[in-house]
This record gives sequence, structure tokens and C-alpha cells, in this order.
Amino acid sequence: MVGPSKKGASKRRARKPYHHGDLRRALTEGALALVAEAGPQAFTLRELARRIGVSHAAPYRHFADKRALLTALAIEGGTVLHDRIALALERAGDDLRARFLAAGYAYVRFALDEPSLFAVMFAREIDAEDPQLARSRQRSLSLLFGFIVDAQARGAMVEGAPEVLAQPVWAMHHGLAMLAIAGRYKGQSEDEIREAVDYAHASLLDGLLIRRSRDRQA
Amino acid sequence: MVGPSKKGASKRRARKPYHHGDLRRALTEGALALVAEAGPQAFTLRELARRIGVSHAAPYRHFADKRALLTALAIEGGTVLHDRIALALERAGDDLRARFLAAGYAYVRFALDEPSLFAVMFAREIDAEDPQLARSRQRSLSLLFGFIVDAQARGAMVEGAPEVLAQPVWAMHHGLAMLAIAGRYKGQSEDEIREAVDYAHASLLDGLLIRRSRDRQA
DNA sequence: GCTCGATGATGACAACGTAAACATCAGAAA
DNA sequence: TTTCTGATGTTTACGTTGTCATCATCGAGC
Repeated sequence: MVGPSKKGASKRRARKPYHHGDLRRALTEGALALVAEAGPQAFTLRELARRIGVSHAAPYRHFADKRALLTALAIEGGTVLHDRIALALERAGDDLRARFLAAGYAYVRFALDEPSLFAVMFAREIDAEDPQLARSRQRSLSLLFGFIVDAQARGAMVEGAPEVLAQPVWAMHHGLAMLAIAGRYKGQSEDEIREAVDYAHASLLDGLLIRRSRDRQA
Repeated sequence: MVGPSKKGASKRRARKPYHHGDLRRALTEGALALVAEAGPQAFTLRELARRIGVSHAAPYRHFADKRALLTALAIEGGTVLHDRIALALERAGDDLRARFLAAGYAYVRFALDEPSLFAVMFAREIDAEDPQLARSRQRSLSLLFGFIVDAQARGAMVEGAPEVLAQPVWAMHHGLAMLAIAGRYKGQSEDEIREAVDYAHASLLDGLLIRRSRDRQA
């Protein structure tokens, strides 16, 4: 946050210091910006180093390899996503349907707002086995589990193991986010997008909630 | 044609013919195998050429660049997916629910059976603007539209534009396929996977079908 | 004031995608 | 037949990339 603060203003033109000061942060931030520009594919370590103004091998003092840097980015993305969903749930109040729709929209919104971060999180070039990454993902998932357990406790949702019930929901979130990223909602207003996403989630929710008269047909 | 035949039946015994014969097909098939081994990002043109036994620049006679080759693969994947879903629908008979579940499972099954093809289809390194690719995708989507129109005609499905109704379904398909690819169903038997996928799709279907007593709650 | 671990710079290497120039072949044209 | 020509494959070359080994520079403690 604070750069390498030197002394008086007179010495401002001094040559740049040999050590960067906070290269690690500069790398993750720069990487995010680079990925935002051209996707995780076009991201190169050398271009990143070039922009930061550091030698092409310097990043290796902070990350084992390119993969590790991207994985770190994905981990950070996981916490951002978690916070977004948590905030949405908090704001949605107590109504189950409102909470469900809010969480789902938060997921899609995250994908639309931070497409680069989202892309990295599900890119194939990150280390999916990384335990820290797994933990980061689990945190978001636990919000979903919490919702399901709560809904079941209130007697509003179908019985069943939360892991099983969470699956369709998680799949719907992710599928909608993919459609969004793929440009399915391009050119639509935020309200229109919200409506479409809510419709999809509501359709699913209707299938998961307990109905007084169960009449499956067709 | 009196002399020794050169265009005769067998050009097989000649040591190495200068021309491959069917390089284009060899390229797509080899590329698929390579992608299957190590994912779409580990795929390199030079390694492909090496395996086929051709110079590293030869592929450029058949594809403008690496991207074009992968895009061709994605297009082929689209038709395979379409055929798989069409076959599943055909086998499912007339019952709407059976048809719905069969089509959804076919989608997930395709992702599990041909993970490399599936991965290429949604890889970021293909040309998403390619008109042929768009057409290939549209064909699968039209099956879904057909299902919806049919269900509506039978009075079993909620009213609404097919494109809107198709969205949650397509999202669910894709989301489940992603979960499957990500190893969510690893180690489970085919029956167990089918059950989990059917459960997810059934939950959604229940939300889309018309119920005699509409009682949205929560 | 000196040493030392942490951090950054340099240079090198193999592999990659791609383009230009050249080689070889199959069939049309003569 | 012989010649020409376009399609297909090879060679060579260039610039870029990820990564490693080695060297340079710094700040913190002794």
C-alpha cells in the first residue's frame, strides 16, 4: 500500500532502488491486470516483469513458477467470491427465497465484475491440488451448505444430505456464470440480467422446496 | 500406362512418401489424442507434428495456426455432442421426464467420456467467433429448444420464450458437466453418477413443470 | 565495519509458434 | 509422352517464452 518512501523531495529523482520493496504484491496485482487485459492465456511472466520494471527472473524469488503465481491469484479470488456472497446474504435479510436469489446473483455478478479473477479460478493452468486453494473454495461452498441446513431446519427444503442438495445449486451458479462470461448477457442492463438469473435460480428453487401437494407430472 | 506403375494400388511399400496422404485427418486425430493426454494447454503443434512424423511446419498447410486447429476440434466436438444427445432422446421414448433426464445425462456423460473434446470446446484458446463453431453449438441447443416447445405444446411446461426457459437448463447441464470434469464424481460408479445427475436435473424440472396447485413458499 | 541471507539482475538454454524460401509430387496441359 | 503448375511437405530462421545457474546488491545483526 505504501511505496518505498524515500526522504526529502529533493532526492526524488534518485535512480530506482535495487530492491523493489514489495514485489510480491506488485506481481499479484500486475498479474491480475494483465489477465484482465487478455485472459489467462495471454498472460506471460516476462511481460509482467517488464511492466513492473523488474528483471524477467525476479518473480522466481516469490513464486516457484508461473503456475504458482496463477494459483495464488485463484486463491485470492476465492476469498473475494466468498465475501461477495456473504455480503449478499447479509443484505438479503431473513427470507429464504430472497437469500437464495441474492447468493446466486452474487455468484454471477462476481463472474461478470471480475471476469479475469473468475477465469483464473477455473483455469486449467493452476494447481488444482493446492490445499490452500481447496480451502479457499471450501469457504464459499460452506455458505451454500449453511443455507441448505438452515432451510431444512425451517422445514422448507427437501430432506437429504447437504452435499447432495448443494450440487444442483452449485452447478446452476456455475453454469449461469459460464453463460454470463461467454457473453450470453452482453448488452443487457443490470436489471435484465438480474431478472434472467433470478428466473433460473427460482426455477431450481421451486424444485427443491417442499410443496404442500406433491404432484410430479409429465 | 505400360511401364512400372507408380499410381498403382500400393504406395504403401515406398519408404517414406514425401506427402503424407491425409495429413489433415492425422492432425485432428493426433491433436485429440494429445489433448487427451495432457489437456488443451499442454498441446503443442511441434509435438503433434513429431508424433505424426512430419515436419513442424507441415500443419500450416492445413490450418492457419494453432488456434484454427483447436477450433476445428471444437467444431467436431459439437457434432459429437449433438449426436449423443439426439441418440439419448431417441432412446428415451416419449415420456417428458425421461427425455429430460436422458438428455441431461447425455451431456454430462459426454463430458466424462470425452473430457479432452469437451475441454477444447470451452477452452479460451479457440476462436469463439468462428461461424462454423457457432453453428455447431446451435445444433445442440436446438435440441433443447425442441424439447421445450414440445413440453409446452403438451401443456406440461410453464409458458415463456424457449430461449429464456432454455437458459436454466443449459446452465444446469454445463454446471454439472463442469463439476464432473473437476472430479466431483471421481470414484463413483456409473449408477451413482447417473443418480446424482438425475437428482439435480429433476430438481430443476420440478421447478419448470406446471403444477396443479401452485404454492410457492418460503 | 563486516558478514550473510534475502532479493534482484544477467545470461544461457531448450522449446515454442510462425513465416519465408525451397523441395517434391500428382495431375492438367501441351 | 513431356512440361508445367499448384498443392503439400521440409528447412531454416526469428522472436518469445519459462526456467535455471550464476553474479550483484542490499539491509539486518554480529
